[in-house]
Amino acid sequence: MPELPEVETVRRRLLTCLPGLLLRELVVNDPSVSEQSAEELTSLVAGRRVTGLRRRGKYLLVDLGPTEAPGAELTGPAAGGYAGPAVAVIHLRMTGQLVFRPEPGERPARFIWRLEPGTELYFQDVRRFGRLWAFEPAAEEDFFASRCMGPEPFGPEFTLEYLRGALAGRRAPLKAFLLDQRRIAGVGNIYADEALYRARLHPLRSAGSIGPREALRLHAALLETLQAGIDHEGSSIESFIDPAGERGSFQEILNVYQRTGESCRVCGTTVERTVVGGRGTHYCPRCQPRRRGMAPGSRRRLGAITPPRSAKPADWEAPGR
DNA sequence: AGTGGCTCCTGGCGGC
DNA sequence: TGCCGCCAGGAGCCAC
Repeated sequence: MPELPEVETVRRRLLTCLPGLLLRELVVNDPSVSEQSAEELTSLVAGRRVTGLRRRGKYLLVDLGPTEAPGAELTGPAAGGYAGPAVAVIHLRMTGQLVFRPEPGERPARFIWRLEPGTELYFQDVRRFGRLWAFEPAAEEDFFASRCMGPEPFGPEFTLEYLRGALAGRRAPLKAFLLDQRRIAGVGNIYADEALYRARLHPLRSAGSIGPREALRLHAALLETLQAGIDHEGSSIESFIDPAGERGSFQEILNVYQRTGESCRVCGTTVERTVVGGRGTHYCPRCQPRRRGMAPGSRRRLGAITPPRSAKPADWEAPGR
């Protein structure tokens, strides 16, 4: 499941090969990949050069320069319409993969970018949830405003004060709170479970019940977990591979996600699974008790989220890394 | 307004 | 062995 670390991994990998290339042609094999028509998408991306790659939450943004018309190649909608810079936005959702320079015989792509000189970017997506948009740069703000995106976890707005304010008064379970992109952008099922484990907070605790010290733990745990995901180049659990076909390694150091029935790396208690907001949710019932102040080590000093030395998970890193 | 539930979609897996 | 039905989940939509 591509979440913030996976999309960031894709962005970094594409950053090594896409900028400077001319997007010669857009091939839309599956029109349901976009609410826009193939003609409209083409008019906004074809004949433009990739100038940059950005990420907003789980969205990947590809900056494109103004239309370049090599000879008479540029015909159709792109010829008479808007010719300024543009932005293409891709959301991988569940199974989306961007593959640069696909191998011969690569499975069908929902869309293909044919690039100069002679390279291709494939968008493969088994479950077909992924989406593509393209618009003028001026429309970008509206695009994200209409989605009420919360702050970037690594941005200046995601402060402890912001988190405390966002948690306050909410009755929704913590897990549902973390998955809500309007509160924090980029957190998905894997990293929500892992961050709650690190913060020693039960996923069913109501968001509004979180105290100041617990909010501090959650804030640190979110940043540490997402950073660890980026450092490990994502989690390759279902189908995630980066554009070069490489798998991430975060799945190898998961503490609770999809470890139902296995032993907690800290206390040895069996990891349990429940459903919160329709999503599979994994937690250690001892390290993440439903009652406040019951977790092992919860009386430790503020911000001390390191587990007992005797059972240190492989990926447990010092706060503030 | 906030919250929960449904929907989309298809490969994989368990059960019979 | 083969078939059927369920499950996974990000985000948009809808109902309460």
